Amino acid sequence: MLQLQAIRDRKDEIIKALKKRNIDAAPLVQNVLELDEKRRSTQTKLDNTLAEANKLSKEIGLFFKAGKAQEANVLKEKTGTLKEDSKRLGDDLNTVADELQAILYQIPNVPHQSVPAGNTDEDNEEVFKEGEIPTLNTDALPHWDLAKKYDIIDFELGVKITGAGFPVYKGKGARLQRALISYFLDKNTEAGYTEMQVPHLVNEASGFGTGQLPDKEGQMYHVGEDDLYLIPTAEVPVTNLFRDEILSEKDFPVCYTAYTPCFRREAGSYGAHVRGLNRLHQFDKVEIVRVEHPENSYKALDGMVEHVKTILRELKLPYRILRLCGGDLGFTAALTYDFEVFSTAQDRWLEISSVSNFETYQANRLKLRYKDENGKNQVAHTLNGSALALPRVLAGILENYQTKEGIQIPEVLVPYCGFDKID
RNA sequence: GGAGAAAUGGCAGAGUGGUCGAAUGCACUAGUCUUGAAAACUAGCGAGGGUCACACCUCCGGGGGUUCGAAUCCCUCUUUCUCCGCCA
Repeated sequence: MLQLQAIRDRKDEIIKALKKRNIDAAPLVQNVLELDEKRRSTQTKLDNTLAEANKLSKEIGLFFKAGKAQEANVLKEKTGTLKEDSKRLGDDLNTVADELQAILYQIPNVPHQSVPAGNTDEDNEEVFKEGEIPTLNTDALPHWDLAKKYDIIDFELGVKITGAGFPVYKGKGARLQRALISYFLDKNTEAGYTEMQVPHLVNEASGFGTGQLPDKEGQMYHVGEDDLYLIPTAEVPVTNLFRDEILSEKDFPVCYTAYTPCFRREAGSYGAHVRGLNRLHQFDKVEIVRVEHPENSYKALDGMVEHVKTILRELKLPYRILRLCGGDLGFTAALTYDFEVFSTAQDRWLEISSVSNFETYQANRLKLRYKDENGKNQVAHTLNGSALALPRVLAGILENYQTKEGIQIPEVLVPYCGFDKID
């Protein structure tokens, strides 16, 4: 969530920037400022009441010690109203603080100045494009047909044991998945990211920390018995490693990578575009996460983008990079670059990575801070990106690398697969 | 799952009703000394709110209660440890 201090200091600027998301934040911001004012005045009243009560208590103690029970009892009677007052003020304070919190949760992150205005993915700005789009035979197949033809992914079997959106990878398909995971992790660790293995279920506090809760509750699978959530991305457990932490400046940059399966309910998704691997309830992803000094976070973001580029180059997949417009930008992000691979057989772009800077938005919720050169605690910046999400990379490989003789394996993956062709 | 013990600052660890946000040690930061480092010495050193700055307020696992007053007493939840059971 946004920092209260920032809203106080830069109210108009924030309202203006949020217009790029096509929302009029003015009423919410106004509400925040009023509640903040109320909160502080209530707090002051409560503090004064408590201060007086503390003072009286000390005096009473001294009287008792001196054996002056009479005087002590006189003072005791005075504490009654103070107690009532502080109880009432405490309740008021909680109510106001909760209201304030609830409204702060409703305000999305302020878009970076480079974010283009716009409503839908049509308005995203293409900033880079690379790679040759292969010319395929006229009988080229989309990946779901290829998966069947070569018996490497079984969607029906997944339906049988779990449900739609839970594919079963078989034989060389399974091996290719494992190869991709290893390859991505190797690339990321070579680039300086430390590999982590983290839990695939998280508690409620973690969901709040990275912003999945409270607004995207319906998108996560929830285990009611234990009140845990299946992670929708490794971003959640990895970023939450730093919840309630105070780093020192020399800890930067923090660079982590983790492979996890990701679970998403995808409530409300349907249609032709969700066929095959395009949209799943469970999929694999290798994530990169960084915690940065505010001054370096955009440089870090550029570095992450460059890093993802090198992977796609090695895989020789045609891709483009989009700068997301305000309307398409995630709730918690300040700036996001989406990577899309062109699927020739489907004749469309598939999103395979999303790299974002959250600035202080997540860190503020997480209470992720660092000590600056003056010894003051400051909120850090968090970033993350996919490097990469497997299913659509797999789709891209299957579709773009298909030949009459079978599916070629990209050269860099051959050592990881142990074969160079699926036929 | 059963029985018992525990939860205090970055870590270790005192503190069982009042002057305790909390002794002490370690770690850390700055300074003195040193060619430099170490050692020694000196000082500082939790977080949040509030204030121009002070004052002041809150926090001793979470929540609730008793009391004029709670780290300390009571209830409850969570977690950790030990023993037993089960087990990849």
